[in-house]
Amino acid sequence: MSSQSSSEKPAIKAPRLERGRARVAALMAAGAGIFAEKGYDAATMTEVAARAGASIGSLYQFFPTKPLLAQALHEEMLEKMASVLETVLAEGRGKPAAAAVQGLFDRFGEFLEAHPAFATLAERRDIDKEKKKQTRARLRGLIAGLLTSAEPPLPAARAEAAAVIVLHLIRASVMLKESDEGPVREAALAEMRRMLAAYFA
Amino acid sequence: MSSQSSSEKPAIKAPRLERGRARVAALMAAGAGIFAEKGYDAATMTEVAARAGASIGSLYQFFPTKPLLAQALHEEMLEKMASVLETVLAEGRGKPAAAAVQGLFDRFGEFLEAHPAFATLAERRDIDKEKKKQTRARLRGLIAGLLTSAEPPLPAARAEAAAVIVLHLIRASVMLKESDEGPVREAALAEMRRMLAAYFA
DNA sequence: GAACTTTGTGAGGACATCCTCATATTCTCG
DNA sequence: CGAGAATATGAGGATGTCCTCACAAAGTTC
Repeated sequence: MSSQSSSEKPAIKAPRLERGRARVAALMAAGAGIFAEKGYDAATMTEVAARAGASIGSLYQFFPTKPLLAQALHEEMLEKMASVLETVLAEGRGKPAAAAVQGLFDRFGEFLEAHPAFATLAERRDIDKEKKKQTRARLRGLIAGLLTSAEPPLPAARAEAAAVIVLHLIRASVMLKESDEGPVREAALAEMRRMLAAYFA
Repeated sequence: MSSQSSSEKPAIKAPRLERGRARVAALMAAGAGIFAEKGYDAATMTEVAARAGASIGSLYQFFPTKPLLAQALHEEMLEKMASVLETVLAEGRGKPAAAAVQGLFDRFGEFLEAHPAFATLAERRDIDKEKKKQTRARLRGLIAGLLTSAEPPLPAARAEAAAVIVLHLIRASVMLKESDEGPVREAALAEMRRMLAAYFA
């Protein structure tokens, strides 16, 4: 009843040998680097393979398609992000809201610095729109949870909305760091803390 | 003394006849639409020409290059943005800070809704980095001016930093509107107003 | 060590897009 | 009107990128 006559959908293939795992790791690292530097479209599979010290055929052995490479990287980063969030949530429970949110900013900032391709990969236009919405919603929910379990707790009705804003502010703070205008950056980050303090009081 | 022997840099050519002006207008409208819908890379010159009801050769007659088409659109939008800003600054002088900023949000929001390609064109990776920084700096300066001339005036030292944040919040509010998650959107916008009110008090 | 599986290689096919160019049409102006 | 300028056209050249494929090498298992 299910023998798709000829058109198997291409999917990434997990390596089975040690050598293969090393290759895949190198390929993903190279991909992350090049996507971050040039953006999705300008990145070429040839360059990814070259940076990984592999041949183009070897790259396609494990990632049969450019979108699939991007997807694999994106999913890997989403997992790491989830684990970062778990940590923050655990740390923040019961602390004052401003401190909890500051923790969010710090950890999230570290994460995005360690994964400079994340923004590029998350904004790709060919991602399933529904999945994107779900991811955003889950993130929102987790942060809302942090805000309602802080001290003093935010009313549940406002928590989700506040979470949305916190997320955007995190994004803003990362963009600030990337825009390397030193003096402005520091002042703006300080002002942002001031704003959050005023808001949570 | 200045007869660059053969390599004239390609530049956009202004139309001289009425027919030409109409063409250019149609081409730019089509370009803006397609860039907005598909992003810079996925947009094709052929499709732009088709949507404008022109031949591909006609498009290249006025815009000898894809980057030049994007640049022309970007500059046109920057000018409109500048004029919008002038209006807001004039209106806001002397008003309470929160109201002035709300005006900024509204007008800017309208502008970005009317020019959905703006974000795409402004984020292009091949834009002169220095020019980008200058544009941002001028924008910051203008908004800082609005904040220091409001009532009560923000101290000049904080105004620039606050302007940076206001800009990011505007960006956030536009992204919210685009993400069409109705209920969340309204709540988040309300929460954002609350945050601004707290901040400016 | 023989059969089999996994991994490696790089030339080149298929295709899409940017842009050119020779030529035709429309418009301006004396 | 007639000469010259401005605009219009679309086939196709040049280029670059994704991906395939036939075959070779390394590793595993019995």
